[in-house]
Amino acid sequence: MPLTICTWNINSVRLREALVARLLTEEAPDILCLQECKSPVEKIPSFEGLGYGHIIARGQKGYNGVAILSRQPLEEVAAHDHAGLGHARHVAARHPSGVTVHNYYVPAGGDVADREVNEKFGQKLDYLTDMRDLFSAQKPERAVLVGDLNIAPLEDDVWSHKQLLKVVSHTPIEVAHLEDVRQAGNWVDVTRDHLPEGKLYSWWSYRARDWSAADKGRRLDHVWASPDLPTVPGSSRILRDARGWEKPSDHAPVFASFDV
DNA sequence: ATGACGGTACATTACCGA
Repeated sequence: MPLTICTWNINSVRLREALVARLLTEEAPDILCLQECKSPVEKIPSFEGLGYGHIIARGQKGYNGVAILSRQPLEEVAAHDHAGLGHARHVAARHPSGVTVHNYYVPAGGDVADREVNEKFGQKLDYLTDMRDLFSAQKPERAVLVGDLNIAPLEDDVWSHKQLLKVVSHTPIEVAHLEDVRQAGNWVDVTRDHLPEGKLYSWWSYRARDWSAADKGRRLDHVWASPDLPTVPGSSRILRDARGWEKPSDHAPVFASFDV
């Protein structure tokens, strides 16, 4: 059975309830992982009427927030507060297929890529170090890790590798920390496994006059899987169209399917 | 090319995002 998972930084789930409904209706993933819900859990809109009656979430007022929506029941298995920030940035749930889904919203890290002058950058690196330690201690099996990891690791994950080398999200130290997380869990970058060639973006700034024409994007949103979980070859895609929907999120949904 | 945008809240400006 194919299990299709989608991850999307929605930038306020209440403001964009209609966009979530459109995605669920048009694309019908089995599981939708949202980040930046910016809502307490009890105020997240219900999508039960569209067939998504199961939700596992962590929320807080105004910032952060992660939710996993599913057509089938979910069992919450973890909600980590890496680096002790007190933020709603992770939740994990098990699907009846036996697949564990980790939904992450990694800290953005502020403006300056130097932890000595920018506390947020240090928190981002510490958050990634704690993720690494978790997956070193517990090697994931039949698991997927998705979310807004706020790092574009590869040269073709940004519009200009050279111009972004010192920009938070693409600095070598962040890329090294993310790679440490990936290696600690033996995670496979499913998107790049399926789409190894060429530029690939999932985020475009609101500030560009014409985001699509400028196309100065970054691949910040990721789908990883443990090596024992077979994927449906070629099933990875980024729904760039959704960045052009009315009142869009600045992130596009990322999809992959698994053979469960 | 640190931005011309856009979200939320102890709101009409401050803070955050990346």
